[in-house]
This record gives sequence, C-alpha cells and structure tokens, in this order.
Amino acid sequence: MAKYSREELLETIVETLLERGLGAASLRPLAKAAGTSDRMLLYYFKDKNELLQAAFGALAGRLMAQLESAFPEGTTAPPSELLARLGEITRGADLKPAMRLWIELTAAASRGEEPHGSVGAAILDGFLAWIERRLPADFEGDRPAMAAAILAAVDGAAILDALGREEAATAALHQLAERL
Amino acid sequence: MAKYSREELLETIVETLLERGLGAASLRPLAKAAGTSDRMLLYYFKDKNELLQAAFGALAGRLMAQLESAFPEGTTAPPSELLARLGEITRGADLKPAMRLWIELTAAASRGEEPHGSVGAAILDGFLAWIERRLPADFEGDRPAMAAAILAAVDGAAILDALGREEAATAALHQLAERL
DNA sequence: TCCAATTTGTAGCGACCGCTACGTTATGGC
DNA sequence: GCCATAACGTAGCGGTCGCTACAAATTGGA
Repeated sequence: MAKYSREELLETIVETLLERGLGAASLRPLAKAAGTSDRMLLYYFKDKNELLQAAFGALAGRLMAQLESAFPEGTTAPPSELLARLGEITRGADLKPAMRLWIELTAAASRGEEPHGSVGAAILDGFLAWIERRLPADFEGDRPAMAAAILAAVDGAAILDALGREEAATAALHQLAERL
Repeated sequence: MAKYSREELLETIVETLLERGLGAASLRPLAKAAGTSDRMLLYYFKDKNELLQAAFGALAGRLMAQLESAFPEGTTAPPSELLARLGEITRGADLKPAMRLWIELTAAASRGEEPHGSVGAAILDGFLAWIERRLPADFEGDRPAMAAAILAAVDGAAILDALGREEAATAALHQLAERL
C-alpha cells in the first residue's frame, strides 16, 4: 500500500495552494509540504499541469460544497440579497484564500496559460449556472445577465480586497446590492 | 551619451510588459526586447523591483492620460453612464492588455509581493479618486461608495473577459449600468 | 517462496532566474 | 591631450525550475 494515495496528496496540495498561492506552486515545495518528494508527485501525476488541473478540480468541488451548505440547492433569493450574501461568504475568512487563488488563476488564464484558462472558464461557468439557479423562479428579465452581474460584482470586490481596500470593497458591494 | 536613456528603456519595457505579461517579466527577455542586456537594466535600475515599480508608474501615467482624453477633467456623468463608458473603454483593444496586466498585478499583490502591493493600491486609489471626480457635483449619496461600485463592476467584468467570457462581461456591465 | 508489478529514493540534466565581479570602451570637462 | 567618470560587454555564481534515468525496496498474487 502506498504511503499516500493520490487523493490524500491532492488534499494537502490544495491546502498548500490556498495558503501559499499559485506563484509558490513549484513541485519541490509542494512535495515537501505534503511530506513527500517531487519525484512522487510526478509518479501520481504525469506532469505539473495534470497536478494543477486535478488540484483545481478538487478545489472547485470543495468550494461548491461550501457554497451549497450556505445556500442549498432549491433555495432562491432576489438578486440584491443573493449578491449581499455571496459577498459576505466569499469575503469571509474561510473563502478569502480561495478568492485570492481565483484571482491568480484568472491572471494566468488571461495570458493563455494552460490548464489555467480552460479550468478557470469551467469553474466560472459553474458559478454562473449556480447563481442562475438561485434566482427566484419568477425573476423577470435576463437571468444569465443577472447572474453575470452578480458574479462580476463579487469578483470586483475581491480585487479591491486583494489590494487591501476592504472598506471600498464593502461599500461597493453594498452599493451594488442595494440597486439590484 | 547613452545608447538608451532610462526613459526610453522604460517605454519599451512597459510595452513588453503589456504584451507578454508580468509572468514573462524576467530581466533577460525584457532586456532583449529592449535591445539591450540584463546587465544594463540593472545599471539603470538598482534591482528588478525598482524596474517594475518604475514601469508600473509609467504605465499608470499612460493609462490616466488615455482615460483623461476620453473623459477630460471637469466633465461628469451620472453613474450609469460613467460605468457604461468606462466599461467600453477598458474593454477596448487599446486597454485590454492593460487590464490583463492589472489582474496580474492584483494577483501578485494579493500574496503580499512587493512592490506590487503598494503600487497596485496606489493605482487603485488614483482610479477611485478619478471616478469620484467625474460623478455629477449634485450626486446624492455616498460618492466614494459609488466610485468603488463602478470600479468593482469594471474589474469584475475584466475578470470575466480574462477567462474568455466576453458575452457574460458585456451582459454584466449592461445589467449593472442599467441599475446605477 | 519466488516473481513481477507497484512504490520509493538518489542523482542529476539542461534551462532559466536575479545579480555581481571585473575589465574594457567611450565621453566630456579641463 | 589627459583623465575621471559614465557606459557597456563578458562571464559566471549560486540557486530553483520541471523532469528523467536508474536502481533499490516493498508488496501481493501464484
């Protein structure tokens, strides 16, 4: 039996990624944090890209689960409330590291790096669909557009946060939520 | 007289940065693109951080000038129009590279890297002030908060764009502008 | 028990990183 | 013309990067 399974490794790697960021995601440090060697990472994953892809997949699953528990499938809310609560959740201590990583992923994707681009787009689509499902059934208007607006607001606030302007982020979310 | 002045070098470096991104910003490639050597970059700039700081300073100036020409000092617009026009401008071919670089800068800043953090925060503050100045003088309500909301919306759209979801970005901006 | 497959360790390759030591060339004030 | 200083070239240091070659250990089935 192996010392660590692929899934156990993935868990620690996701945590290290959340903690230290994508920029620090080189094989040797990741391996060390997981109590193994770069050699073994490349035994379980054919190369670094596959590792990252798997890690982001696991992370997206985790994230979805967290959102799900705060906002179970079937529940809905009007746009303003949806944005307000999503803002609170994503800016909380639990998810702040994930949002930072999300920005890093987006940055890499914007330069056409892979697998960041496709993985990032897939996660984004997932979130858009998730939000859309939580708009009230009787919501009048363009549902995908409203979902996009909510996600953009959350991501925009994340950028203000990332640059240390928490007050501005709070104000922005408040202002936008008020008007949806 | 030197082959290149510090300012000439800075110009080319800014362009290379816009074109290739922060991730590709290592001394030797930057120098090559500028027709010189890493040795000379470190002759004019004491180290890489100083180079980047200077480059981002120059870039911010350039950006401000571009925004200024589209929206001269003294002119104002109601929030919805301000957002709509800022969205168009920042998403245009001219500024798209700058927005990508902006996301990369934010990503680095979110991990506490310097000089990215302080430079990014300064640029952000500059934009917030710039937007606030362009809100109508008789605007009723929290001016800084509205400026933050507009900036967050633009940045959020930039993230959707960066991940290749231009339609969603357009829809989001439209949806948000409609409601400010 | 033996053997083959899985799992792990050790070492190192070639490439790139930021940065520096050191020597040479060019320039402008006197 | 002389000389200090500014400008530049060459070479290389110590480090990290992703990845691989190769061999040793461990395991489980026949």
